[in-house]
Amino acid sequence: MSYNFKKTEEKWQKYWSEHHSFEAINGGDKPPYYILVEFPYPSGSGLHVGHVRSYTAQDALARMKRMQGFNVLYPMGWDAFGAPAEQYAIKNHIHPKDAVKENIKTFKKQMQTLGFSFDWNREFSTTDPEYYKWTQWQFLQFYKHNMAYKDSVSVNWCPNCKTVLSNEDAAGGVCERCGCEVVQKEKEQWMLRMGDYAEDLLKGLDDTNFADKVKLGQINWIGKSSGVEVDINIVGGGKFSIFTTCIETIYGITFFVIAPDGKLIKELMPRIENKEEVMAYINETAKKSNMDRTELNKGKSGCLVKGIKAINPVNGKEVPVFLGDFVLGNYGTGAVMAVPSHDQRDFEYAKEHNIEMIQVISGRDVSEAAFEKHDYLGKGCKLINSGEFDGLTVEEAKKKITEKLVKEGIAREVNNYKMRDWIFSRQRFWGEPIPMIYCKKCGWQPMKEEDLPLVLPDVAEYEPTESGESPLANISDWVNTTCPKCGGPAKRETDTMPNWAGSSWYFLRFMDARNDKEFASMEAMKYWNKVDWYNGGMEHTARHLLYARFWVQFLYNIGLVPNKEMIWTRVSHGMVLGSNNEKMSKSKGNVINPDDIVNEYGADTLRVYEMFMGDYEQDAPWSTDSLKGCKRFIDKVIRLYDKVNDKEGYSKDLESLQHKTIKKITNDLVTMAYNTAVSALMILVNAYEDKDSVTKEDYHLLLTLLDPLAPHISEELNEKLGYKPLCESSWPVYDESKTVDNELEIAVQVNGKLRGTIKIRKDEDDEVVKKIAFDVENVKHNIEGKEIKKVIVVKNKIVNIVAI
RNA sequence: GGGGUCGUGGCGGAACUGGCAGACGCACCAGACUUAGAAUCUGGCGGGAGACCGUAGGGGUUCAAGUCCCCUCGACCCCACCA
Repeated sequence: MSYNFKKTEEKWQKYWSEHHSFEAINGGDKPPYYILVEFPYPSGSGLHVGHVRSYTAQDALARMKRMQGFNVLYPMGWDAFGAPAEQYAIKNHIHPKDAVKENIKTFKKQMQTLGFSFDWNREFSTTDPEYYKWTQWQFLQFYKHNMAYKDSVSVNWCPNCKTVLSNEDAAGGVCERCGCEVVQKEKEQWMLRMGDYAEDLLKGLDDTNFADKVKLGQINWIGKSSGVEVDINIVGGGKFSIFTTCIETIYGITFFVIAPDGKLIKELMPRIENKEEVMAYINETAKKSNMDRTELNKGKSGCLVKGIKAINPVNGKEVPVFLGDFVLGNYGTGAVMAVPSHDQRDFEYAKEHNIEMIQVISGRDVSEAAFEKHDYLGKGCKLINSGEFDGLTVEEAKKKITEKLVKEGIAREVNNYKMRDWIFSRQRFWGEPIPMIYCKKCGWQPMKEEDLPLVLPDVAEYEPTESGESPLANISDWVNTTCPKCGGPAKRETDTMPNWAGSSWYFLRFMDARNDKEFASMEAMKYWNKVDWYNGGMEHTARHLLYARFWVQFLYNIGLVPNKEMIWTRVSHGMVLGSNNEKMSKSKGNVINPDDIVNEYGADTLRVYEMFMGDYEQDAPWSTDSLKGCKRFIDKVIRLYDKVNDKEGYSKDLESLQHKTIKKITNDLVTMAYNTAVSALMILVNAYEDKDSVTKEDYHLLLTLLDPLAPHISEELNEKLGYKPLCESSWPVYDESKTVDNELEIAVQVNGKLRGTIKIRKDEDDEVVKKIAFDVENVKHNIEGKEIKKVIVVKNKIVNIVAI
């Protein structure tokens, strides 16, 4: 049988498109099933073989689910705002939307040649005004519910380029573009009160089916820690607060450390005797704020704050106060109690600055530098040098000391979270404009909802401003407007939203993508209910997922979505690495372009190979040799066509294997075991090949099972057999009783070592099995002269004879 | 410093709630068909001559450990002075 894969693949892609085979309709009798893959950022370099891996995996699931009778939604769109498109546009003096348009075209064409069963009817880009209208509208809801506010935040600033830099662009404290030193600069930014949702975001995880590692990622990012906030009096009046998770060590305080970038030090300034020294240290910290402080001066830098002494509330001891950049101004209270005997960083700091240490937990020699924080926990260590609390265990002391301080009214039990409010402003052109207007008279005013979308201006020239405002600030036609409240002259916000904004709710839009009255109707969202299956990269399981969940929870709280969690299962896939086992990159010259592979080997081969290459959740290196093996497999399937005979029904001797294979693939496609699904198909094909001929139905079954992975060739051969298209057919059902052989071969061990195998009937009586086992020559030989202690028979599995 | 993932042939990887380690594929070797090659087919393929030894290394639990427990080593990723 001859076969032109190019023509065939095009033929079926055309068929699916013309027959609307994969377009989901909201409603109907079939149960809904929503499969989502992260929509890509359409970069200029085109689709990556990594995209192909996850899209194929979810495509296989989608195709099987459709055949199983589900109403499957498998949509695709574009996350197209962001810096790369903006950079490209500045350089080439074109509008980023034009660059994005081109890239989307390329991506879409590539996806179509791979035969993914996306519902193209619901396609959109986050950069479409029809879409970002609703992103802006939702921002207004945040604002109206007091969830958005402006605050001063320090940003990475390059004095040379006069631009705000992301943490990535400012890596190592050096501007990526010009190489000059990055400084910190205070800037007013829009913030979303995500911190308020910390506890809800933790609790909400119970209503999801995320993989454990994904849940852990979320939990770690939220970073809850429970402790005590204590008021500390300053000698001569005044006070400040500290936060600690180890209140039991409070008698060991020998100094306090406050953050150089916090508010407290500014308040204390008038009373400080060594102002110059302190100021110098503050400035130094500001400079290196984003550098890797750890490497330079691990936890040791700082200076004494002269003129300020603080009082330990439990024993009245007066101790010095230091400034140290290991304390962060924006976490906890920006001040800590230092107990060098029981905290690594405090210890190092104390050693550097010659500060006294007091041991307050027994069982540790503090002069040894090698101790670990929390090492004493749960080991029965007792408190010492702690007044009335001496002799208590750590656990008891934690409770008792907290109780006492709370009773005295100088302490509170509090939870702290690493997760902060979301900095929502970007000083960039290519993002959703924030729909706020500043009026000198009325202050910040939200735009009227009916005036949305606020579209980006249609210009092709824009450079960042001197002061680091967004390029939008230069476009005066756009900036100058009128106040929605008083009608007087006013200016638009020129900051835009972060890339994370549009991707925080796109999965809702897919449920009702063409709605021009609402972002999605409640009816549509209730119909699809939740994303059943969300696949993406491990790198997005912390931030993107958290932002999306926060966004949804907010919408839920104001009654706009039906569930507090709109994503049920989240799974992640491994990367496709270059053949040298390193991340693919142009500079390393190890990039594989999917187009080349499709042209030379066909889409089906690429699909099968990417599913076969390894554990889906693990990274896997590219191997063109292995790819060729998959091509051979497909050729074998094609050659089998010539072996089809004209007998009716299935071949009896294939029955058991066929049922096993159906079971294996049906399960593997929902447990992400795509590689073993392929190997099961290979085994089935090998079995067919070993026979002189197979029946039409045998062959049809094989093609049906292969269809999710290699749909073009499967459809083609299936059509030649005279069946209706597979995309309109049903998934086969296996009979459990036929997946187990009636006669099996099991192992016989003597003292745990394999000594032979025996053939038995399924579920054979234990005594009979024993008898057969003892009859094996090698077994006899190995138990000769020994006493039989015990014989273990595990049904249908193994016999183990214990003999001494 | 914290967290995560993981370590199985020459390679990618299989092995369900502990039960014949190395499925399936690649590479390689030998043979068949060919003037020759490609393609295809047949056989072999962890180590060792062997008893046996083998899942990073060392202990442990068990009739039985790649799988469970403890320790050590190593790789990769994420967050990182989080009090």
